[in-house]
Amino acid sequence: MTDERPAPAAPAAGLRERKKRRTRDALLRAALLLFIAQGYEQTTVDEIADAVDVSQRTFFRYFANKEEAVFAVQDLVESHFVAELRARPATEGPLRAMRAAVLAAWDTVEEALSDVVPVELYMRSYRLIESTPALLAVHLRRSTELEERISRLIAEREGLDVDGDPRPRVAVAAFSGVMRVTGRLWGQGEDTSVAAIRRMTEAYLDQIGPALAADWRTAPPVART
Amino acid sequence: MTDERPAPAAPAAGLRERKKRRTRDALLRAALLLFIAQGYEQTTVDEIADAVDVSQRTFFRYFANKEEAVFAVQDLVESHFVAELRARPATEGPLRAMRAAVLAAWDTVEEALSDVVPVELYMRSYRLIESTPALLAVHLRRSTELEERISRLIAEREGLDVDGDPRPRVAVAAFSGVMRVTGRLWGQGEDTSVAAIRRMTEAYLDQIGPALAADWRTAPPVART
DNA sequence: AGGCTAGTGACAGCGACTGACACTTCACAG
DNA sequence: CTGTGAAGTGTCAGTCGCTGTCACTAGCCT
Repeated sequence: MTDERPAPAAPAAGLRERKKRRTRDALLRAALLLFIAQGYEQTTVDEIADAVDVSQRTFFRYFANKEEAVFAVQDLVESHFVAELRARPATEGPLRAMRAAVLAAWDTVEEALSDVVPVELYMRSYRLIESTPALLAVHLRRSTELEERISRLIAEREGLDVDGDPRPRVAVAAFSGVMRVTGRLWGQGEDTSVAAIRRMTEAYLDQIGPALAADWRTAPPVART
Repeated sequence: MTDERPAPAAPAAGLRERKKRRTRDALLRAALLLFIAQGYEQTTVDEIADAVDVSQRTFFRYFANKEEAVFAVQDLVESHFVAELRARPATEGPLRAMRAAVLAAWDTVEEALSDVVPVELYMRSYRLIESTPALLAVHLRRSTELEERISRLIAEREGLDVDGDPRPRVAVAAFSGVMRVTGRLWGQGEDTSVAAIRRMTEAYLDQIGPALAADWRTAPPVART
């Protein structure tokens, strides 16, 4: 989806190219900062364009809509996760591989998007998404697209056909469901650090087994928050 | 969330009330029919209002936005599911109860919304949701709200605290994830019947266990679609 | 140097939504 | 019954996201 980018740190191309990239980056940063400062809905596209000193029309030439500006960074992080998942050894089972990939991804987000925006800004925009209904809705839809991508990847790892065997999609669905809960709770919590979300992710993933047991009364609960 | 409705089949109140209900129902039906006939985005609020012979402003007095018209029926179905879940005996474990509730809900949707719209219309609108990105996004957000509601219900059944024990949310998340996949695949499939989605639901839910096993190579795959 | 074209600004227009206000019509007390 | 208040509606004007069009400027390439 974003794989045709020349290179993460593109070596200077023509002057035109560089100029384009600069306006795009400027728009992106301005948008995120404004959204975070005054809220997504409270920020008009005109404001963003004015902040960068371009016309509104130009904003829409770079981003199909207001949302797209928000999810540009999210895109990077997701690709980063997929890359980590691809890197997992084939010996790991599906759940194990996904779990390892998310955790590894959190450990290395910083470098993954250092060129574009500081992690701090990403974490803030992630919280913005979680707390803005319109953005959350889009985020969830995009997540299902990511899920499909992951399902195919998992199926491939296991040498299966996604359409012939329900297990890849089911496993990914269950996994993603848990990730969702994690994201939501992190968004509501106090600790906005990467460490916090990593910790919560780990804790919740570990509960999949116990949670699906037929009877909870025999298994031990685990404190958290 | 929709629990303060006077009664499913409200006995005639004042004339004003009845008139109100009639315009609302008319708007709802007109909206759904138009959406299905020509697509959600291709239908303007003006068209809907004109079809019922009221002003655009009036439409927005009944529905906060265009989307809301689509999800009014969905609301009924979801409440229906929750009711079925409430009715499950406390002896059933969480997963077992949720599974039984969905299936029972599908078996009785027809009566559940017969007063408002024919099931056929609901199934069509559900497909519309699945195939319209903007609607799907909202649907998913609403689903997470439903999930939270269910999580609390499950926690209550088991005598647990949702915030103290992750298992209710994790179990519901996994369950819902699978339901999502089912809905999506049904939406893409040929068979648009209630029976079809019920059948798929059952089949996919049965795959949760096998899908979460560490190693899939030992377990048997199951053909489908 | 000079033509080509990508990137932009200015402008006009549509559709979703909102606020304000005036008007009609039901509800209900007297 | 009737007068009065409030509920429900229409009209109008305005904001904002987003799109099409067109003319213009400035890198690009020969």
